Amino acid sequence: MKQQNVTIKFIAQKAGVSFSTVAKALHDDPAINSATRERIKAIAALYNYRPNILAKGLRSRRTHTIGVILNDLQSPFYSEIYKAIGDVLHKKGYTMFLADSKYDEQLEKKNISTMISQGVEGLIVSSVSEESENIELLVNEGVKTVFIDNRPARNDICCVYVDHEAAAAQAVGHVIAAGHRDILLLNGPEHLPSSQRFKRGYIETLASFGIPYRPNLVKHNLIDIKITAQQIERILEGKDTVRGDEFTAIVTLSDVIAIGVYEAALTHHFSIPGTYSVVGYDNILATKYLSPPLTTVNQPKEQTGLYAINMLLDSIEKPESEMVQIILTPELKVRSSVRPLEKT
Amino acid sequence: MKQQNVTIKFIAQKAGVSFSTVAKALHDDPAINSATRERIKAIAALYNYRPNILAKGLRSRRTHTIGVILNDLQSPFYSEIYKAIGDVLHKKGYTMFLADSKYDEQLEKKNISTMISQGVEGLIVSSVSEESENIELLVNEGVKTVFIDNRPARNDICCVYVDHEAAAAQAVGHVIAAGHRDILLLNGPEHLPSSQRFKRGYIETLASFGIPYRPNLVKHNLIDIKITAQQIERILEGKDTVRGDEFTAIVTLSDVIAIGVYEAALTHHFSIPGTYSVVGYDNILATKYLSPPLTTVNQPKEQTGLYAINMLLDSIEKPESEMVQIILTPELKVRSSVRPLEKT
DNA sequence: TTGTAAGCGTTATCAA
DNA sequence: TTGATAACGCTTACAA
Repeated sequence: MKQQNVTIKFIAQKAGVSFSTVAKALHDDPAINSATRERIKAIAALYNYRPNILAKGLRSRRTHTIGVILNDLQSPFYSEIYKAIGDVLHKKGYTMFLADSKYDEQLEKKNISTMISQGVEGLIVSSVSEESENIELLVNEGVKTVFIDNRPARNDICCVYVDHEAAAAQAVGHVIAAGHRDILLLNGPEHLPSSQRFKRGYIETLASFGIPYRPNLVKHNLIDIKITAQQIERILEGKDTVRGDEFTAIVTLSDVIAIGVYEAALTHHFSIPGTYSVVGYDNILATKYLSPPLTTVNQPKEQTGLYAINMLLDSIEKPESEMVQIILTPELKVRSSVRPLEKT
Repeated sequence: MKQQNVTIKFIAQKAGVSFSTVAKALHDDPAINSATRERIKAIAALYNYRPNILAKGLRSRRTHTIGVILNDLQSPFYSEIYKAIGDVLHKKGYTMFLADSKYDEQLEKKNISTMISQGVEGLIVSSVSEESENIELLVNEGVKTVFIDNRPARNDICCVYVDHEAAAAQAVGHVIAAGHRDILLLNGPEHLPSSQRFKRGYIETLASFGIPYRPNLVKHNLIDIKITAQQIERILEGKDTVRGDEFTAIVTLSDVIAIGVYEAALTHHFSIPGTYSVVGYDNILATKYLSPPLTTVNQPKEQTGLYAINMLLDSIEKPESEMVQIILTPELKVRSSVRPLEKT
């Protein structure tokens, strides 16, 4: 156990100089005699001196800390993103706070509040909403923020996101091209911006092929394997507004949801793509090795993370960097979970 | 943009009282008249007052921040663990720093240093080593630490980990029971404690069945899909110390490695379990849905996280809590990636 | 019931 | 070339 904190003051005592001399020496201030400087540095190293970032931050407003607030820490989709973020931060000497908002606006607010309290220099947020008091909060407090995964309604905020409508169009277009016309959409929570955009893409694509939109073919649920499996179960057991024979293909907002369909296939003994064709979204790592390999729409996750963190650090380190909004394009990955339907 | 920080002083000015009165009111100090207290609180709320945790921490030594240092942020194995950790922390009002050591001792050291500088109250570390100067550092600095995934050589440190030798025994035992005798071990980096334990379990289990141990059947690589696929490739192309026909089963330190084998199977057109039987370790989410579903040994990940964080918070919040070392037991999940071998 | 003052470990300005 | 001092925002005696 440590008796006394090794502070600048402590080093000063050991070196027999004033503490401000130590501070300067440690900062390679040219005003300090190089001999004393080296002596002080040696003592600092000996006692394993480590600057107190709290004190530093209090005084200089630089904490070298940034916060990342996401909706599901466990999701492989997000983990690829913050992996990339973490790597850049580490290289640039920053530390990362990570928090989970679980798709909940209140939780998100609390997370933002805590991070501000902690003195973060910037925030990367995959927000629950595109227009909420949380966003106002961020703007009012003057916290540098980059949104990912969606685009805030205000256009004075940086963001980088994938065009979810285009993604839905690719997914839906693909199953329609395979001959499907009755397409179930397993969407995320209704209030989620990405759900809304994805649904819009779904509806528009149906329209463009002259397929009428049937609202009971759209299901909103949390993005979760078990919950998705239960949703399918409800349908198969006739406890839903749609019956199991009213659709032949399933398009999902997320690969995690798609895996939920796989889970249901396992327990309810239906076949993919025999009974239902399935298309995912995100292209998380495992999808390629699923049984059958999942046809999905790729989101450039690493790129998202890199753009976001670089934009954020830019805006922190450069006084007046511009507002940038980056839109990334999704890309269909055809594998084996969609089967061509015989024309009837 | 904010003009002035909303501090206790600022509130005091607005309320026309001294700043220490504000501090007390905000802390529900009974010494303060309830009327003024409410008035002050109202003003604080109005201006969206948010305490500066840096200043707080500097003064009170409580930052309500803990650090989590892991070896691979992206791995679903770890993400299930820190998901659990994050949830508990959030409930108890703590914030989480997260850092990636990438199985590198130097990086680990830097991460520990930074976290200490940041004033974390405790650390959860999946260390690169069980006996390193990093651990000494932790002990010398008096940082409350819980190790996960391995057991430090010193027994004055809390830890919670799964018995990797037992896990290896289950995996190897299972393929031996299926008639395999030539078993390739795809292990993690050689210096990694879990690699060492797993290998020990592998060797001992072979011995207990009277199967001679052949060192060229053990491969050490980073835990990574691509790198694993390349390892397999090297073997299949005759560029390794072992040939492709010298083994019939593959046991791996991690499901991620097992997925690497699946990747190789895809590109090199061999069959699992036809050509090689495969057993994973960890039981990450996706394994159940792979093609074929992966037989693997489960690690209780959520439990690991929960135990670890609860132990840590205990030792932070209670003056003299005991040193605890928790060993969790692995459990074989039989699925379809191992095939019974005809006795010859 | 409220106010004053010192101190946490830095940085930064000014004086010696 | 070095030292004294104030300030960052907060907590906490202690004084009024």
